[in-house]
Amino acid sequence: MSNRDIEIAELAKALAHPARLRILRLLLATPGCIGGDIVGAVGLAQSTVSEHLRILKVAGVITGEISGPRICYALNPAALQPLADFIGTLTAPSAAVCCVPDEKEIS
Amino acid sequence: MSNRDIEIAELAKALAHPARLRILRLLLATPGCIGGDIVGAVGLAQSTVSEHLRILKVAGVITGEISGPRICYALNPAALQPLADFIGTLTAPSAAVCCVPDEKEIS
DNA sequence: TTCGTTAATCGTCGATAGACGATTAACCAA
DNA sequence: TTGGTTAATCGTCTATCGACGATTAACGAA
Repeated sequence: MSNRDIEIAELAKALAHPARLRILRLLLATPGCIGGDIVGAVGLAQSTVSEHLRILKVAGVITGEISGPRICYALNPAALQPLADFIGTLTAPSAAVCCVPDEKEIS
Repeated sequence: MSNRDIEIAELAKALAHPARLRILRLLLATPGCIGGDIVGAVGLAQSTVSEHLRILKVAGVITGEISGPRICYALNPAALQPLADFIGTLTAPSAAVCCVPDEKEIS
């Protein structure tokens, strides 16, 4: 039972919903902080959006900081590294990564 | 309601279980094809493993080809590209992606 | 043909996810 | 203080997930 696989699976689960992907795109497109505008943008109830934000926060993909009456959400893409590494391992099984020429060809 | 986000979410969902990650690692480590050995390796019931394989197949992450009494499973990592791209976009927010200039995309 | 092997499918069950409205808590401004 | 705004939490409901044993289907070998 790999502990690492559980962590990676949790990260993948955090990304496994269109509304959460949408939220991440919004955060990416917003230079500063954004609060309740998220609710309007995703078109779901406030409580539902709050739950999605909680899931993303628990996974570490975003951070939330209290800023007056609002909350400042920000991306924390570094948390996705284990998942990105896993996908990279699958995608480039025996070849070198981007921009690095092959050493040997597979017969 | 981005159609693309649904596709990416489906891919993430396919990776959102430790048993499925384990299966993918097994396929990666196996040069040729592998059949029922998967069942023994993941330690779950045969029907459960079959269901996980089905999910991976529906997502396009693996392929299954009948080979005599067994089935030859193989990785199809290219299917994960949309998910990998999404993560890459988040990880390198303002910088260009590896060797490729930005493309404006409409959601 | 019959037998043994392999994998998919079926039926069932408990656990989890996702959505909603309603409520609560925290904060700033009158 | 009171009132307005914002976000988290609660309670409830339905839908989906994940696991299992049992059964079925397909195939090769005897």
